[in-house]
Amino acid sequence: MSGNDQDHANPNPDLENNAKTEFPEGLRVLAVDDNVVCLKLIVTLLIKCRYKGWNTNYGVNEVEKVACGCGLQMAFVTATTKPTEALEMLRKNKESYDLVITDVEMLDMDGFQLLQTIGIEMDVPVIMISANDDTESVMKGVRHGALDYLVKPVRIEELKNIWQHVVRKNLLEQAKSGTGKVTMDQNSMSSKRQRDKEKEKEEETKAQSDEELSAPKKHRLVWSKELHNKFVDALEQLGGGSKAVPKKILEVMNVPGLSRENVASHLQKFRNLLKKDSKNPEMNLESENNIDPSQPNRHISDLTTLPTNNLGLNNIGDPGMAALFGSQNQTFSDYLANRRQVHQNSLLLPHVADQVRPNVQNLVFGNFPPNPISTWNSFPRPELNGMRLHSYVPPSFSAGQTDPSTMPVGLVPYSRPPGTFNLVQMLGDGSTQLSQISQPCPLAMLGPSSSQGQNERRNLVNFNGRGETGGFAFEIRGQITDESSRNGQFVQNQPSENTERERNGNYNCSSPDDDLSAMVRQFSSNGPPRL
DNA sequence: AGGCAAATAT
DNA sequence: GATATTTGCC
Repeated sequence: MSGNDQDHANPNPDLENNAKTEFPEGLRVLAVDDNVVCLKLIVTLLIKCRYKGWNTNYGVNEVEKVACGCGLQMAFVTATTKPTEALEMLRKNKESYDLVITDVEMLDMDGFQLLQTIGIEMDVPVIMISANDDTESVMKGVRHGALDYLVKPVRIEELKNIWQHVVRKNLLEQAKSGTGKVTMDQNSMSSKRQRDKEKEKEEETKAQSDEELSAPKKHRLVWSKELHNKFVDALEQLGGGSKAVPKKILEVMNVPGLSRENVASHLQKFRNLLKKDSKNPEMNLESENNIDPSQPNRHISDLTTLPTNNLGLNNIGDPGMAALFGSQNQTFSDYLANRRQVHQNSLLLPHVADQVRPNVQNLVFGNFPPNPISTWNSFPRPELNGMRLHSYVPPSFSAGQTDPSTMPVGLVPYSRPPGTFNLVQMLGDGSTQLSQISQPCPLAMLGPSSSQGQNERRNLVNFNGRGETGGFAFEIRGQITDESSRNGQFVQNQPSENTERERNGNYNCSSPDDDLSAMVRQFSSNGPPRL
């Protein structure tokens, strides 16, 4: 992205002056997203970047207004919720925008078409914001004229650099029209920028320690099968009751990178699920077999980042307890045993495998078939039919791991055999008002799935009609680096040192409007912009 | 912390 | 629009 112009030696007007020359009005961005929060984030980050000319009166209300498609213009960040609107705006005001930022999720078939129109025909720089694993969309976007893409959650460093695309474009234009001088200026700008890189970094660090306003959002943790298994194992180990509290569970799970909050959240969901389930214990079996086999799996690209483990491979829908229990006459211990058996036979990560404790169940079910496949494959796995796993697996990424039949699987307590062990009680805290839980049992929601839209990239089982699991997801997403995955670590946040800080007072794009307004104020008085 | 529930993200 | 996950609050 930075290209080669940094090699042009040119002692020159400093970055700021150039910036002023180039962007007297600041960077004019047209953001395309249906998510107001994202727009706020962009705005905030841009403020944080101190792009020149930021209109400090352009508060969040305005952003929202714009985001809703009501008001437009008058700001350096204009938002629209639809690519069509964006195109329209661009056509009306060709010269009004320096670049367009769009969420790839906004780009359906038509969206890409529009992208092409904007990026290529209209020659407006387009930058996509994409989920980290959305390789296909990114490539598609690039093929349709996008210059670059930012990975969610967008980092300030990236936003800081987007202006280069504008400069580059101008460079080309000026070169064409034979305007040499500005070209040199621009070159120097980039050059200077390169040299300032380190300096900026310092500033950045400093700024972060100041406010942490632009700390990127955390990646969402997806509870993989293994992770969930470990979770349940931990519950068992703790014997439920008052001991099964997030902190303890976390301890027992012993998963690097996992936070207490993560566990607490999962525990909450788990409990809710059990409660829900205990309310309609019967409606599981039937729905179990209604999983739509045509729904592709998602996040396949993550497979490539999980070379030695199967964390990313657990994209298969859990048959649920119903499928395993069959007659639903077994006990919870049976469930546990079954679950453990499957668990045991999974291709666990070394460190995960280490977690598997020998215990009574292990002894009882000690002689597992050597091949895990036979263990669970005998259960109905309708969701494995078809190509749930193939749609998004570039051949080169498959690495022989796309065969669903080799996917290890564990069991999730979607249901509980009636009249047996009550995990709800076991888990204690029966304080939740059951009456508040009105959502249907996940298993009851199994059904044909057709939604492919924005969930296309998700490697989740479709227990419902929209590409989500009704219960637990089966994959770790986010920043799983080769390194971290190799170590079997679940890296949820930036693998940075400031995890703790991020966890606390960082900017959260869900901040109340006032926060953003405050930020606007703050940054508006924060000295000259650097662009 | 722990447990909820509201807020967000997908 | 339904869920999954994160955040905020008590």
